[in-house]
Amino acid sequence: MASRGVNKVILVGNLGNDPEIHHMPSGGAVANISIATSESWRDKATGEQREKTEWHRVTLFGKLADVAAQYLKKGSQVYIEGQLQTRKWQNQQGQDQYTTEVVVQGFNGVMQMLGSRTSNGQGMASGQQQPTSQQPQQQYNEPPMDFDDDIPL
Amino acid sequence: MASRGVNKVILVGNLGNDPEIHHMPSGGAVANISIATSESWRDKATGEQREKTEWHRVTLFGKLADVAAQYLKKGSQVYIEGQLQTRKWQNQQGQDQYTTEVVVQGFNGVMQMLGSRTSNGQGMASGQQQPTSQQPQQQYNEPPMDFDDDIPL
Amino acid sequence: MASRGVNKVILVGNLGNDPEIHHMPSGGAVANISIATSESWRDKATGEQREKTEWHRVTLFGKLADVAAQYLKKGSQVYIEGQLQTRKWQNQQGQDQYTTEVVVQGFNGVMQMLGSRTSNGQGMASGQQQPTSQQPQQQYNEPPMDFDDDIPL
Amino acid sequence: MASRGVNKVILVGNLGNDPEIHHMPSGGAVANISIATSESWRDKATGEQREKTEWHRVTLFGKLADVAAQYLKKGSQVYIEGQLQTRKWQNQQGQDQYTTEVVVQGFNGVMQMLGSRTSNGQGMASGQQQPTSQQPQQQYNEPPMDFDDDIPL
DNA sequence: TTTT
DNA sequence: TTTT
Repeated sequence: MASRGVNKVILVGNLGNDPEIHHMPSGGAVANISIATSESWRDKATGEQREKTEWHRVTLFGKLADVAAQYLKKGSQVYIEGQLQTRKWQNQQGQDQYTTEVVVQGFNGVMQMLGSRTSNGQGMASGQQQPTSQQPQQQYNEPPMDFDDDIPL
Repeated sequence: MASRGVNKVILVGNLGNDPEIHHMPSGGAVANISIATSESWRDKATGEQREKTEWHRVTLFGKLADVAAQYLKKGSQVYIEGQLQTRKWQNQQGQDQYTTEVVVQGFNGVMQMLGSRTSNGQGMASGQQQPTSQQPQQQYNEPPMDFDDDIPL
Repeated sequence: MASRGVNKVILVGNLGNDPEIHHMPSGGAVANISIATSESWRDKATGEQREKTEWHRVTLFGKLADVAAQYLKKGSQVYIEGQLQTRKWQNQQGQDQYTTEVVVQGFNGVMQMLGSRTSNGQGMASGQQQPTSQQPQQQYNEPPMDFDDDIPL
Repeated sequence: MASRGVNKVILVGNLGNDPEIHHMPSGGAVANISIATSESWRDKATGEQREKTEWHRVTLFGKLADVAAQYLKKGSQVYIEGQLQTRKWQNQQGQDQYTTEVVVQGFNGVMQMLGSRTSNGQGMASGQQQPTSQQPQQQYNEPPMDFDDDIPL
């Protein structure tokens, strides 16, 4: 699979609600979560403290959906890495509507539970569902000779 | 200014159209661009090559909007770093609509023109508009003595 | 200030030690922290569980160094956004040595404390030290008319 | 495979030299490239323009190494997504040395050629080497009923 | 709707 | 040297 371009979203925030779990016809799980990020600043005109919260729809597929279902709940803090996806659908008046979500799926999708030193707490990357034949890290341990010599570090 | 959470989008893609430039009442420029990212893969059922393109609305403010207006055009390849923002608005039927955009603004916003070694070609980070008092890189150039000695790595 | 290229590091991990605080001649604070990230997998040859930890040197400057000094300690979980920087120095034998660090500084530098629901817990972006004149979010709230019409979403 | 923490590097820059290709005992390819990122600013003391270039060692494995060998050359502009890895080795005097590299490998590794609309130009994510059973994008295309209804956004 |  |  090839791709042209980069489409990446990174979020760290807290869930506004428990995850909603669905299942696709194939049986695969889908988890919808809503994540808040916020910024606060002092309004220079009025001098008062202000805050703005942004809510993000995040949809997880596959094993990550299962992990979300099992371990995440309202208030959980998570790290999310996914991609933007805008879906077109029609409301009950038959009008086109667009919804943009952060899709966490397949390779490149990551969900890490933060903080909660409870339960198993372990993060997981969705691309890592078939670890069978993959060594996660380089075994190329020879001295970096020619590389070191050539390059003006 | 403090923030709780991380809200970051990174895109690399090509503009579908020339930028649209607006001006706020204050006079500041606003540039809207539409960026395509795509993925292609071989459909395992039919065996044929498929491609899916995602379009991203990106809104740039301030100096970056000016740069976009001046240097970007349909087809330009850009690197974008911004944040997700969902705006609520009402259509002509008075119904609520939501639009999610990637906002590139203020600190943390980055726009880099890619490829084109033409024109000035240089990228720009929006947080770098007031360079007056900022030294971009560490001046802490003393020998890293205790840090290096204490820590094996 | 302009830049050509992108140099960005994102880390989420735990501190291996309390921060080390230094001060530059100018009086500005510098904080050195060491952050662990790890991956675990099942070795397909032996079938046993393995784990590998990577240690990252992170150097924070300015206000973020103060925040690190005050709130971070051994074991703290943090989100870091900075840039790679390789420094050349000479060991006591007069030989060149190179050390690569993640520098969190100025615009683009971010440090967010995670989990710890203790103390003030609030994250902070270093680019946000002079909030005086900056409004963090878009005020451009007019209906997205022409933008919506033109673009095949 | 599980991981605790996030270890991510994103680079956009140009190669300082042609890739160096090696082969592991297993036969797998390894490509070393050196990527420059730079920043320029006006020195507020002297008023003159200054520039600083940072060189990054990047090591690609597997199919991405082959792609690098085939398509990248001195001057090529690339987008890289990998992870930090510090290797310990010994110089000819038997002293420990440490080298930090950006490793692009396995899941999470991405290399995208930029600009050059020549050759096949297409980027590739290393996690996508075994596309056999993976559909890259969501097939969950049913109307987003309950999710959309429940959540105001 | 979260969190501080 | 962290964390699980």
